[in-house]
Amino acid sequence: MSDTTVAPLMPKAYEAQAVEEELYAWWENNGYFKPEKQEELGQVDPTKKSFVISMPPPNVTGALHLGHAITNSVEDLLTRYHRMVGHPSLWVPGTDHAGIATQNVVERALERQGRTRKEMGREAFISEVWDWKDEYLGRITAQQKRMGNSCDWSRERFTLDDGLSNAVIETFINLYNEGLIYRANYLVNWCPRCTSAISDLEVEYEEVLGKFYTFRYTIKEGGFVEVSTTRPETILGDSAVAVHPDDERYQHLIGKTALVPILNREIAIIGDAYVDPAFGTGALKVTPGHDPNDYEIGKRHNLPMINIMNRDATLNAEAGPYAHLDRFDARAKLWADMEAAGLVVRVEERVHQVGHCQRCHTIVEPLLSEQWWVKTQPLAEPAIEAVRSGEIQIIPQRFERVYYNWMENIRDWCISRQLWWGHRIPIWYGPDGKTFAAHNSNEAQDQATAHYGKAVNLEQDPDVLDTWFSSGLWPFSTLGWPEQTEDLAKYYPTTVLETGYDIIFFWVARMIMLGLKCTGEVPFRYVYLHGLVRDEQGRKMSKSLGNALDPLDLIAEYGSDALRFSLLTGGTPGNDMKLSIQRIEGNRNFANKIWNAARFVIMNLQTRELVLAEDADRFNISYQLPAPDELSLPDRWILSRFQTVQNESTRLIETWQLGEAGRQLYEFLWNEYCDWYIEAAKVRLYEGTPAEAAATCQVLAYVLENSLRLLHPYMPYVTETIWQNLPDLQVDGRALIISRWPHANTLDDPQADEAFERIQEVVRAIRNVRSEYAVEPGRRIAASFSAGEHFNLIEGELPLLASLTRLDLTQVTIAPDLGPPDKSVTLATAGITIYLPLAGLVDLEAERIRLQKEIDNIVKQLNRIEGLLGNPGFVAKAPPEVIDREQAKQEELRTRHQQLLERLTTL
RNA sequence: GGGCGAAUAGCUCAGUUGGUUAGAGCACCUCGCUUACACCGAGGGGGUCAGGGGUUCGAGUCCCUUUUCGCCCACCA
Repeated sequence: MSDTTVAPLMPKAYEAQAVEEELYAWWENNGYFKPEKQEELGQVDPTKKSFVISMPPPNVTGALHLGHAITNSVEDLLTRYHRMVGHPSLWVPGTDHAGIATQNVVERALERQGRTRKEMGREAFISEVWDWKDEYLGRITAQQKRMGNSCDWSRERFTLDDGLSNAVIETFINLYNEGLIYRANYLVNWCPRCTSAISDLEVEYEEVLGKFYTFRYTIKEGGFVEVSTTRPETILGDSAVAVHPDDERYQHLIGKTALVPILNREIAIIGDAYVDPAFGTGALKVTPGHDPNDYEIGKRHNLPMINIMNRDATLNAEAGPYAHLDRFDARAKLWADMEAAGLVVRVEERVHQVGHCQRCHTIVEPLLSEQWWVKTQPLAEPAIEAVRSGEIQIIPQRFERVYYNWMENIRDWCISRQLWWGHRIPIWYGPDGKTFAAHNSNEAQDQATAHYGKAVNLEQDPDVLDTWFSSGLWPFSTLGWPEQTEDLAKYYPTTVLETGYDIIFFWVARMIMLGLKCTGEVPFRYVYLHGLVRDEQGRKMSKSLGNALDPLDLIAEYGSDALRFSLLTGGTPGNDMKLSIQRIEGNRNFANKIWNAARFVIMNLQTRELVLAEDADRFNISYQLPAPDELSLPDRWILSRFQTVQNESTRLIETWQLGEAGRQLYEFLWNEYCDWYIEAAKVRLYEGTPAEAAATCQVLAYVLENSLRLLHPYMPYVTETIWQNLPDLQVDGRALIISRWPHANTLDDPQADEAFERIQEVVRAIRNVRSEYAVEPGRRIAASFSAGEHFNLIEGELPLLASLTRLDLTQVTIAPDLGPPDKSVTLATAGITIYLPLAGLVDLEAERIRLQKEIDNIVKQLNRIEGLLGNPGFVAKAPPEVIDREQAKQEELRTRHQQLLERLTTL
């Protein structure tokens, strides 16, 4: 068979880059990603439960990173698997407008052009961001397609689409009308750079080495009290000094008056049990306007809530001489002034937690402001119950505890953002400040007119909603909710939500709360959490570290299949993974290995007539297996092994052990199909009768074709490309992607497993000796087999043995019982003794040592088993099959022991 | 201050109802351009499964404990 027969179609090495994009377009154009098409073709069963995933929407202006790559790999695997199993399968793609993140990106770009959003004005700015969105959407979509995502692009959504915006407004109004959304003036986390409130979750605390300032509060009635702070500028907003009511050191001060440094404002000294006498000086400065704990104290004691800061963290008029200074400049200046005034006690270094803005890393300031909040506790209760009852299952399960812990201690959610990019809060204010929640200004106007009895001027709230408010509706808003669409009826609740464990609170928890609230149903049945992808040193990948690998670069170099297989098999759910180039390279090699195995099979098929399976239908067409009596031992073995792998990989995928299933497929294909079966098949292919060769071809093709199905969800491109090159399958636009998952069969053949394993053992033993004795690879050698009860097996498989170990068939003897020829090496495998008369190579002394080593090893094992079987507890309590196995093992070892001992004595 | 995870071969990791002599890939050593593949093949070396205790006939796997690393949550000035 010349290589050129195949070469035009199948080059010697698999070239991912040459096939992937075209193949993706072909799948997509054929509509295979759409459940309607799957049903129309009859490939899936419309009466079966749909399999649905909502893709976590990436930020529209972001670039895809490996976090997306792992998300996409897992979701595509699940979608492809379920489609093959026959469930109508829908994977809904889309993007997120990503409020703060996107606004920041665009603001920075404008800055570089010397423009600012303030001078542009709201409308112009938003229109600019939409332009960005249009540009970047195409880019991110192209990236997702490059990864091979078999999602239904006709259902692609964007969180600011009309339909989704309507879902947001509807939800807001409903919650507002139920009293679950309210407006309140509280201390919020304020980012002075974003000039917006952010939620608790959007604050990232970092340990920093800061300063701990201790100073004196002068007491009006005489004396002073020492207090400490990490933020001296907040002294300007103090409304009290607090001590513990039982603190003997300070009890006498309660009720007296202290003077704020520099400002000389008079404040009360109060007693409050919150103060820890053991911490610091035991006296606490109370700043209700700039510290959450102090805020609570302030409420308890009716203290003035003084706000000393503007929205950009410069100080305001309350700060007196420090007005207009930035917070940190004010800190330095105030402290210097206090030092001059003799109020400073000491400054120490101290490690403490400082909150930073998740999006721009600016230090967050607790600030009093009027914001909109979601009352979360009533939403959290059913959300907890949904997981507790098992209606929603989290994988891996340990994250349920994380979920409960957060949900049970949940605090109200600040949802208003002082931004322009996002869903504007559907609230209009009347002249007297009365609020009207409405879908649009006309509706608000109607409400207002009815309320006031006349038309009035209304003003819409200028703020927008937290991005996560809209993504919290994603599983159902993308399906048309609040409209009762066909999609909603058919595909909701979705099946599985797949994402990284780092956004359980941001997203997963909120979807469950809002899903239950809005639709009365859980948004999904399963939550599958993958780990974070890290670099080779285990660091988080980030642009600033410069260690971020771009998935598109990796795909360009190694192919999409290699990347996704690495991500899928590189770890276990919920655990982080260090991704190394070497692993991707290894998996690129795996794709190439399968490719070449396929080339071999196809070359051999081309000159022969292949028989297709009789019971085949359009989605389940494959090759017919030969009749059982035409099967050789290797045939029976590989079919049996395939059966096991088919069962195992199915079981593993069904139990979410996706990586393990992939690893088993890898081992099966490489180590068993390629390394053993193909090599064994060559014997019958080249030396067998035409009928034997034909039967071998059928088995080669059958196992390959079915293995491609199993592997397809893991490596869609190479498997489909090979499949399209298999003879006689491609009619009617058939495709592997819509083929059926191999069904359970009855190919298990324990006898074949055992017999072939015996052959493998013999082959390995002979190869080992050849290698150890440095027999030239090409040299054919003589051998004698004392085969005992395995006489028939060895005689029957002699051509195979000879081929795999290069025996000279004219110099092979087999008998049930044979003595050793002169000067030969002895190998004892289970029940078979092999003598290799390696003329001129055998050193008797070396052979004795080798045999003794082998014997020692066997004795060690025998001792272990004898100890086990001699233990009454073991015999009484171990399951019978375990005992049987040990006994069989013992018997084999004894035989081998005997064989080797005999040989040693005759040597 | 709580909680979670990790600790298995030089490196990266598997090992899911406790049961053969604990596996893979990469790296390493020795051979080999054998008509699918050098992105390959054959052979080989390498592990007291972090330490200690316990349960069990039997523990990498279950329980307790210690150590080291990582992460999450939490209002300590």
